Amino acid sequence: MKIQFYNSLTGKKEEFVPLVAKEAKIYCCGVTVYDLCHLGHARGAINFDVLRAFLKAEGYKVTFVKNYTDIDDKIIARAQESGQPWAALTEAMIEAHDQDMAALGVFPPDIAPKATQHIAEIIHMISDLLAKGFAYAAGGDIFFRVRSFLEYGKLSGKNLDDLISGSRVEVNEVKEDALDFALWKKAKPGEPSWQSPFGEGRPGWHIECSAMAKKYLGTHFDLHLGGSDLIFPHHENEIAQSECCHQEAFVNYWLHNGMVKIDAHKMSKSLGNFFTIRELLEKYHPELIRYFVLSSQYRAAVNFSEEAVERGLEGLDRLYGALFKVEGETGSKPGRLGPQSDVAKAYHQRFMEALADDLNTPMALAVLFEIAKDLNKGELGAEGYWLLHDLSRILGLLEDQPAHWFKSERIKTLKTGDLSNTQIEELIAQRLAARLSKNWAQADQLRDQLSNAGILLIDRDGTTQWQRK
RNA sequence: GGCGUGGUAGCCAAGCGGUUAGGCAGAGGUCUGCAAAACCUUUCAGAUCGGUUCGACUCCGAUCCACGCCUCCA
Repeated sequence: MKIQFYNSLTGKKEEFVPLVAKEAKIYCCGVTVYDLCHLGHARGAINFDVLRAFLKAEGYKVTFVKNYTDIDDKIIARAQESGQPWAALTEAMIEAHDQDMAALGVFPPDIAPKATQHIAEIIHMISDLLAKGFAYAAGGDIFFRVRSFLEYGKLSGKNLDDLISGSRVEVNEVKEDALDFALWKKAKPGEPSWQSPFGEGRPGWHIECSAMAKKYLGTHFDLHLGGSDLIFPHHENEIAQSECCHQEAFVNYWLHNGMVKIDAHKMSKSLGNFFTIRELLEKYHPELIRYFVLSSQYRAAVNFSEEAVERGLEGLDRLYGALFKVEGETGSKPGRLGPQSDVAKAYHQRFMEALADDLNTPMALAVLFEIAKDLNKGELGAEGYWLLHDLSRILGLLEDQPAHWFKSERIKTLKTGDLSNTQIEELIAQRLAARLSKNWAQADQLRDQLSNAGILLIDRDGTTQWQRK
């Protein structure tokens, strides 16, 4: 299958041709661990989780590296504000990150390197850049000489002179050029620092990703992922450092996910308009968040609202309902069959082609809904069940048991007098007795009582099943 | 100011130079003691103005609007 990605480097959708056939080496920019992750981080993680699962399903050997940037100005500042050691802060945030991602069903990276554990590699790379004349020492810091890299700006489409005239670049007396950025920062009193040939200090932002990517993926690899807000300066600077250091192309395909917005404005920590992943998980089943994220194509900007997430419930219920119709309350699965019929094979093909087209998850979801409809109509049997089941899992959806799904609180609401399962079963038994004596008024009263507590009753084939609304 | 992305029905969101995207919501129907699910039918599009074309939501140009990056950011 021809796989295409929109490559930020060329601004075009291009066929994906890996450096080694059927292998994909991927570096994904992780987070700077000074705070909890928010929905924006989740969006990138979920989309790229699907990318990875898709490539694996297509038979690729995938190496997926996602780093933690665990040393930088914000970490130091936050640690000082909160009066805790910086390493305690980063450890706690890494732990929280891993928990949040696991809760969202994001598969852990193959390698999750930390900047502070790669100081030697970073120092080595800076030394190399100094030796080659792409970097210089000034005032105890080491800077990258941006104008020494003639292709600087090729990823972000920026023109050096425009950047300067924008005049938002940092003023720094010691730099040769206002655009130059720090590779190494001289230690200040009380700040974390490491020994180096250039003196006591710590790495600047950007260099850690170049150094860690090189260590785990080599000097030239296939895919580099991250949020679109990292294009400039972070990824532009990574390219400059790596390509100057190695004198070869760094990354073939740059993929950037679009931003999550709230009320038309970017969700960001600096604006303070963010929802953390754990806040959202307190209210929503993780698959609702995944569904919300995958309902739009990864490059588009997407507007977040609670209503938007909650709208996904009907859709997920519909997909789960199709599986439930086959499994029933007992969860008995049909014999496993791959797609055999032409119809099933065509669905499978269309689903994979959707993802192969720059990860078109909305189209992939549309295919799932069509499968669900055929399944509901009885036009696809066991093979349809497994088709829906298996394809959904590439998206990280329908991972729950359908019977359990419908009984779980997919959206936690503040209903007073929540009922336990035992209480629910008891009221249903009372209603059954009322129904048997055709006391419809009492039966309906009990239905209303349960309904007010968020419980929906389903009378089917002489039995009553229930689910949470 | 520079660079970039996008404007699709009540809402969300795709493909496509001519043939139903999909989901939610709405309307009608089948089924059901009631209800739910499911199924069937159905209403509602392509910011504006030009151009190319036998034909444009789809290509080209202009305009307007929104957002992103140009400072830390996923």
